[in-house]
Amino acid sequence: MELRHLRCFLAVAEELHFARAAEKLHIEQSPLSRTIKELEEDLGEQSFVHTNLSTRLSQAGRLSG
Amino acid sequence: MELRHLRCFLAVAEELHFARAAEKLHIEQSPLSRTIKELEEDLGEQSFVHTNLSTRLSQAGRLSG
DNA sequence: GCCAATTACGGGGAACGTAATTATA
DNA sequence: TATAATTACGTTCCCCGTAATTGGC
Repeated sequence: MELRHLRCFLAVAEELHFARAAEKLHIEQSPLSRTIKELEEDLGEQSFVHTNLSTRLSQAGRLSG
Repeated sequence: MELRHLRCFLAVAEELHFARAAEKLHIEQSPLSRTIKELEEDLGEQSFVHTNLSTRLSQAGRLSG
């Protein structure tokens, strides 16, 4: 795991939105998505990232949509 | 600051010897020295790295020599 | 229909290896 | 005198940009 991964995770966790998180990080959505996946794979499939982040993203999407 | 820097710092702090630290890290002495310098510059000249590490290295050298 | 995930391709820079020299304790 | 710092050069690899497509709610 690298600090890079944690920075990306924090951004997504704060924004609950990949596009905004990427903007905040001054990178594009594609590398951000890749980085989050790297972190997930690094921590394992049933990781905090996957369970928390994706579910919260789903909820956010449901609430906003 | 990156985790890379901290890993190098820990190795040198544990070994108190650049050659052994580099071996432990599976890198060469030159990049290790550069990395430590980067960390010092990142934290500032009067940093923990400089004051502690180098003085302890000096002591270790004095004691062993 | 948004939003995220994925894919493919390329470029740029960071980090390292190697070798050799210099400084220093 | 051993050890660390520095320099120079080349190379590899990582990360990102871009663009386009696919998948999922």
